[in-house]
Amino acid sequence: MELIKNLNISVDCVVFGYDIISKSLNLLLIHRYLESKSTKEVLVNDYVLTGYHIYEHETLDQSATRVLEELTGLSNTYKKQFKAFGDPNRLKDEKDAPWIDNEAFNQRTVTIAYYFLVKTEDVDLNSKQKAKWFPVSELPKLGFDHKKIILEAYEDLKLKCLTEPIIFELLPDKFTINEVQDLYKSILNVEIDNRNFRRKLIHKKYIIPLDEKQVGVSKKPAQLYMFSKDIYEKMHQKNYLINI
Amino acid sequence: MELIKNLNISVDCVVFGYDIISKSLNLLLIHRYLESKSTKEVLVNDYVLTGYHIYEHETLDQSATRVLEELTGLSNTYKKQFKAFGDPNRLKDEKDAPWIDNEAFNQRTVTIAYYFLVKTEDVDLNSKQKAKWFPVSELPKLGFDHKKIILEAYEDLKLKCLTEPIIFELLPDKFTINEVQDLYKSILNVEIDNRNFRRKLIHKKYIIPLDEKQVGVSKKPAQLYMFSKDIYEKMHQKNYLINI
DNA sequence: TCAAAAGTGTTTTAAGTACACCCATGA
DNA sequence: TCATGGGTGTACTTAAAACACTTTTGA
Repeated sequence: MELIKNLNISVDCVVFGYDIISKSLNLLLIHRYLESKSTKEVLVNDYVLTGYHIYEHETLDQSATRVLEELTGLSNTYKKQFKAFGDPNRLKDEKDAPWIDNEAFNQRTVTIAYYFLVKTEDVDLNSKQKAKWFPVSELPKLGFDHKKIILEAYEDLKLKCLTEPIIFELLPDKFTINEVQDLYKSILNVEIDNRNFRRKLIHKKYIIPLDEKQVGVSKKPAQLYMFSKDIYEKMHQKNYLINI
Repeated sequence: MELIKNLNISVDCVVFGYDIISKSLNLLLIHRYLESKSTKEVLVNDYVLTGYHIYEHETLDQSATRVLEELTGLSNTYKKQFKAFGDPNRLKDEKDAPWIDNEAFNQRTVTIAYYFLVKTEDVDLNSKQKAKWFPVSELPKLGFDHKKIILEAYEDLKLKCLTEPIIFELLPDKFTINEVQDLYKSILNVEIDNRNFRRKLIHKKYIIPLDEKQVGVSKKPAQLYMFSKDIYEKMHQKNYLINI
């Protein structure tokens, strides 16, 4: 298949990962660096989302999946198309001008933004010198309109994780109850009562206790659980609770 | 400003309205008709969403607003960009071929889909011969991928109306409690207990009883209420209830 | 006076919230 | 044996669900 780019349309990927050690919700960003050939002056030095133009034969989902896979090697991760960004000036900020000049961008590009939830442990960045994880609370300087895109993705994630069990996409297959709680805390920035949270979660049929405990911890090892998507989908029924 | 169309990108508008008499949630659709010049055979005879290519100087929101205004004369209505549709074959169905040939469409068009909530009473269709309201439960034959777009818009609306007070966008400024209930029933296709619903709604501070009752009804006239967006926004606080 | 829709209360049940101490483990 | 994080139970409060009859009005 011939690869014909569509220069008017791109996908951008907001990649969320969770560092279970530092209890930090992180974003995978790409370093963008450009210096003047003549003076060696630094023209651009910031970070951007990973993204690319769509190909003519691809669906939008396929484009996004391809872009993610090129960066992380991962397929079959949770992804959500959450918004299109098409301000005619979105690539025309002063800070982006040297970059645009250098890359010969089409300046009217509408981007379809996706966010992905990946298990950090599955991502190997050794071969990707330019890619780096940043806590969502400590973002670096960002190119284009990518700060806006990230913030909207994050807002969508906050809402979504309240009503769908997507949080388990960010955790290892085997996790402890406290790890789930810490992750909710990291995403939502709220305090959660441990006893009430445990009770609630443990009573869910799709949270399954394993015959295993943590290993290699220096304190009392915690019970491990897994999430069963099968059971969730069988059990779960929409409720039509009007909550305005 | 010169109007330069971008042939790769369009907006499509799913316009929801509510007929308070027939208690029907409706969609505004455009008749699409084409017959062969030689044989007079009917080549295309179905309905589509209103939509158009974006202009180079416009934001996506502006494009959608413009398209809606051209059809209905309305601005300042509730709108939500809910999804982009970009399947490379979305305009290539057999049923659409004569139309595409006739209009010289670019066949790789990604469309950014919006839905709008309008007060049916505000829309005057007399000047728009081709536009017609259809109950969401009795949709006609639809062109392109517009059925898919409509169904996804409707799903999004169902979810959204559970957590945000957007239902009032579909009602007159002055409404009765039972009208709100009937509208929820029409959207969600569920039965709602009248006593519980009334109590719940009347206790909201942003649902304000007026010193007015229905006029021109042949039975006991009901109390009229209004929705105060101001009070809603002041009172409302996000809850972080995890409900998975 | 009748037909039709408006309007009203109470009990039960489920779920969220608040709160403080003991336990098991590895170092 | 101690420091650390894991794990537990109860009382209270809030809100949803279930359920049937009376009232008001215009015709």
